[in-house]
Amino acid sequence: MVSDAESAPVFAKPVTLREVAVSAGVSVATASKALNGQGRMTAETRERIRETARLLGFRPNSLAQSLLRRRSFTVGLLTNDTYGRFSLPLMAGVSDALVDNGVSVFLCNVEDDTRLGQLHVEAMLDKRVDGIIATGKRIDRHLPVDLANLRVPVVYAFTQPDAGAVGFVSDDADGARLAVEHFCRLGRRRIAHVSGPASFAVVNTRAGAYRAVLQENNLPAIEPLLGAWSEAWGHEAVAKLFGGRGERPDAVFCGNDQIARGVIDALRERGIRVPDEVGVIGFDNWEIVAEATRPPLTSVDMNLASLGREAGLALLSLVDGQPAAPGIRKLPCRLVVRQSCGSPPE
Amino acid sequence: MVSDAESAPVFAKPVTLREVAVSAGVSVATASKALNGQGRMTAETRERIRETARLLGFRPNSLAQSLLRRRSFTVGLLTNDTYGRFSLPLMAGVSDALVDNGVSVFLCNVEDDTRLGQLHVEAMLDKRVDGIIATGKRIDRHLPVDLANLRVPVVYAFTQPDAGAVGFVSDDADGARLAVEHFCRLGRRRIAHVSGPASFAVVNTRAGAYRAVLQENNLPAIEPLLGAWSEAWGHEAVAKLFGGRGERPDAVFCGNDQIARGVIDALRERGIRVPDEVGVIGFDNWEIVAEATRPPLTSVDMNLASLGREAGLALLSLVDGQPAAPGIRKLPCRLVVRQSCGSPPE
DNA sequence: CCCAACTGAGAAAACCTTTTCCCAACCCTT
DNA sequence: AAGGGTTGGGAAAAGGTTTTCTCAGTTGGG
Repeated sequence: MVSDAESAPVFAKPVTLREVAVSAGVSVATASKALNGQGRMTAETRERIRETARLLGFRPNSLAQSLLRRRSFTVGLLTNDTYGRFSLPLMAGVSDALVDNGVSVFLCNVEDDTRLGQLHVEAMLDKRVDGIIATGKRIDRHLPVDLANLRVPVVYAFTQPDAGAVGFVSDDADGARLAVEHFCRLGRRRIAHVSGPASFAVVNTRAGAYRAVLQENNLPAIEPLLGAWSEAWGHEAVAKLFGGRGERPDAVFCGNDQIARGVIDALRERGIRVPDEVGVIGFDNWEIVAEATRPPLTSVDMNLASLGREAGLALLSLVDGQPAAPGIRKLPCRLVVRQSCGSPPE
Repeated sequence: MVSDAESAPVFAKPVTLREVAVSAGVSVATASKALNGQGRMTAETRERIRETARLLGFRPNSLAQSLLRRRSFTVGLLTNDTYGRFSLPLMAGVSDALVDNGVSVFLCNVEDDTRLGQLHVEAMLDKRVDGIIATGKRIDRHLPVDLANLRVPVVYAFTQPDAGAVGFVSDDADGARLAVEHFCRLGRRRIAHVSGPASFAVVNTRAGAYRAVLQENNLPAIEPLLGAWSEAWGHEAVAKLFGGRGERPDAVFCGNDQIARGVIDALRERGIRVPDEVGVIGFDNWEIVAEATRPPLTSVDMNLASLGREAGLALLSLVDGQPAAPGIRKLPCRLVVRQSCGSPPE
């Protein structure tokens, strides 16, 4: 006869430490100590308890442990760009660093909604997260949430930290340098720069480094072309750079990969060969774009995953009570060379 | 004089129910009941306790509540595609549905690593998640983790469910129909289909629906061209379709947006006008691609966010003990019309 | 005036684990 | 044989909340 209970899935009740203790014929205290390698008892007793626990499939209830230890091995990841391409590798890095330490991550997407943000933060605090990592879609903007004076440590990654806090961002000047210096080494002499809107801090940072490298190498200064982060702007910029009668660039350093793609497509449409006549380097190393351009795009990678990892580890040591000097730490970029920038001259 | 304590941030201790009770001059029991609207007491007492709690900034400790209620208001989101473009809107939907119900989400990226997957699942179970949502990058593959016979309910979204489980996927046949029927309505007569590898179930599903619609409309059958999910394959396919001396298609339905972009670019390079001479429709509605094609790409959207939302709500009702019929539920797609498919004939 | 019913609130158990303190038994020394 | 140290293990508190049970006092009806 089949019982009614079978019609709905019935979920097994977890086995508790008490049950292990009873089954092994000891007290819960002893059982706890046996499993945690604490206290004193005969090796035989300890082993018997462990075996019993194994047999019963005992797993300690983290909730109870956390309640007692005042440490939940849980952190919150707050972002207003959960589904953008910057946050993703960054979140992967954070997650990696934490998971290796037995810490789980609450993902909270707050969009640009202050109310939603506060809601999430309070929910996380109620759930006794050990700390919070804040990430965003822009290095030069604050999240729409006030994270100062929380009762847990906060680390910022790829977003503007509050005063006195710890933050990690990419070193955009370094990234731009990497690209422009690479062009110099390849013997390019007229290097242009096409980037996004001037309202982005990174646009100015990168443009500054671009100018500096040109000067250091005694190359002609070309005023950076600032526009949008789009392919369309890449097309437009090529029209400006290559449409006139003036001397043409032999290299274009682009503010992101989409602009770079637009530039490459526009150059091809004008019959200008990449990389033979003009080299192109992008920024972000967004693989799906960089590998689809013809030829595949050399691009600056911001190492967002390691940035996330660093942030995760920093938070962990903060949680452990290690003080950390406040301030923004810049992490270096990396140039991923593909085929759009040409080979060194023989 | 500045105390040493100021050098390191010291985090305020949360206030407990006991403190509220003492402060209001009642027992913890009464305080609890006052705040939860339970029990019986004078309106005056209740109000006084509430006011005290508000003043003290009392927030109940979720850990303690969860321990008692055997319900943590926490679920795990398991994915092997955390950082791919399918999971993202899906996760947003899941998250939305759950957050509205006060449930937090543990994000777990298991890649294709069975060991890592089991580790994550056990960690979540230890943390007493109320349920688990499994999502992946392919509708026709299982996650590398065994989620059958867990002690919590599991719902699958955009990944193959285990036997007897509840799963949600997009209705790819519906999506393909939407696209091909749209072409038919626009008066296109020779509709080609360029898609990904035959090893993907969706490729066959969509190709099947494509053939069916052609037949229903008495249009000539053209054997689908199966290749890769890339722009390059789109170029190649155009060479095959438009390179010979045979009759040329006047519409191409593509298996994803990248192929579609390749097709559109290749057509332009051949001087074939889109949408005047050939209409193109993509699949996935990956906005960043769809909006960068020239002209912007009409594409089938799988409504992944609502798929995620449905999955979240289904899990919630499962957690509440409402039984759900096992099986795969297919959710309809939606055609997002841009400019690559042309207007209806006058 | 007595009993029943109701009212407002508290005591205590429960959830599960960890840790401190304590105790009984044993061994050794003098 | 008495005193002290050691050994193996248990009792109980703690962590913060919810819920059931209990109870003293008050009100109402007969």
